[in-house]
Amino acid sequence: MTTARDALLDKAMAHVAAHGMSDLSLRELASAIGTSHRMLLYHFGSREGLVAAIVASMEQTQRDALAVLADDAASPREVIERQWAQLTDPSVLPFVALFFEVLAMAVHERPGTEGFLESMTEPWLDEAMAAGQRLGIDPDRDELRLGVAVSRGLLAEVLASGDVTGPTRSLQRFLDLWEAGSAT
Amino acid sequence: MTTARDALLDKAMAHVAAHGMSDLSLRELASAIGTSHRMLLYHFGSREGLVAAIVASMEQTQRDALAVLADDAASPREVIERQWAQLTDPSVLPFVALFFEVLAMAVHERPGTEGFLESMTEPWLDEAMAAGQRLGIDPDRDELRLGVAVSRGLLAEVLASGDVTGPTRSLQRFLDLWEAGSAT
DNA sequence: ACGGGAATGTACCATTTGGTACATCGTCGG
DNA sequence: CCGACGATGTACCAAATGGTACATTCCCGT
Repeated sequence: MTTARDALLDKAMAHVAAHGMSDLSLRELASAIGTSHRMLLYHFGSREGLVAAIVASMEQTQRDALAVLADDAASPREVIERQWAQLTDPSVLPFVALFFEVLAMAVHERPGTEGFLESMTEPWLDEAMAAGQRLGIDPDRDELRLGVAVSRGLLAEVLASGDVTGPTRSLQRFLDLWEAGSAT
Repeated sequence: MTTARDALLDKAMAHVAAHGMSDLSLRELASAIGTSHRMLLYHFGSREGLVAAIVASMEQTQRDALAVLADDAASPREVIERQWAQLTDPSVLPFVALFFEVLAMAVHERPGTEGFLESMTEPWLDEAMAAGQRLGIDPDRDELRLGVAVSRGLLAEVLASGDVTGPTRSLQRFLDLWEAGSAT
C-alpha cells in the first residue's frame, strides 16, 4: 500500500533533489508539491523528521541500486561501468548532487543526518568484497575504496562542469590502469 | 594593510569552515566572531556579499596553494602526495568540507557562488598541463582529471570516516597504478 | 581645534520560520 | 445511521531573519 506519507515523501525527494535541501523550508516545499506545511508536520512530526525521512530514503535508494548492480556482477569493471551509466543519467544526477549536500550536512552533524556518514562507504566495500569473492577474486579493500572514490570524484566533476564525456573518458583510463595493474 | 574587513573575513572563514555556511545567519556568525550583524552588513553590503566574499577567499586560498605545489614540482606523484598531505591536515580538513558544501550550493546556483563551478577544475588542469610540459612530459588531460577526482573522492571519504590512513593507502595504490601504466 | 567621513551602536521593520490549538470534514465500522 | 477517528484547513504564535534609519563616537587631515 502506498500511504499518503510515502506519496508526499516521493514528491519531496524530487523537489529536494532539484532545489537542494539545506535551506529547505516547510512552507516552500509544501506549496511546491501541492500540500500545506501543516500536512508535512502532520506526517513527519517536525522539520527534522522530514529531513531524516529524506536522508533515509536516499540511503535506501542507494542500497537497492547497489544490490542490483552487485547481484548480476560479471566483472568489477562492468559493475563500475553500469553504476556510472546509472548515476550519470540526467534524471539521477540531481540525487548525486543531493548526496554531496547531505555529506556536507552530515559532517556538520545537522539534525536528521545521523548515521549517514557511517553508511556512506563501508556497506559499499563490504558488498564489493563479498561480490568479489563470489567471483573467485580476493579483492583488496584499499583498491575497492579507490574505485568508489574515483566514481565520486568524477561525479563531482560531472556536476560542476555539466559535461559527462570528459569524466567518462577519465573513468575508462582508470579502469584500464586498474586491469593492467591487477593482471600484474 | 590589513583592513577591518579582512580581519572579519578571516574570522568568518574559520567559523564557516567549522560550522558550515549554507544555513549561515548574520547574527549568529557576528556574535560568534565578536562583532554585530550590523557590522557584517556594513562591510559586506548584504548576506549575499558576505557569502560571495567567503567563496572568493576559498578560491583564492586554493589557487595559492596550487601555485606553490605546482611551482616546485619534482614529479606528478610528488605533487599529488604533497597536496594530499596538505589537505588532510586536521587544520585544513574543515575547508575541504566547506569545498563540498559550496559545490552543492553552486550546483543549485545559490547567490554568492557564481563562477565557482567553472573555477573548480579547469584551472587545476591547465596548471597541471603547463607544469607537466615544463618537466618535459606531455600530460594527458583525461588522466590529470582522473588524478584530481581521485584526490577529491578520497577526501570525501576522509571527511566521512574520520580516518586518513585507509584513504592514504588507496591513494598510494592509485599512484602505483598510474606510474606503472604510464611507463607502459 | 575643528570639520568630516569612516566606524559602530540602538532601535526598529516587515517577512518568514517551525510549531500548535482548534475546528471541520469525510469515511468506514458498528 | 451515527460515532469515532484520521485527515485537512484556518488562524495564530513567538522567535529569528536580513535590512534600514538615525544617532553617535572616533580619528585623521587641515
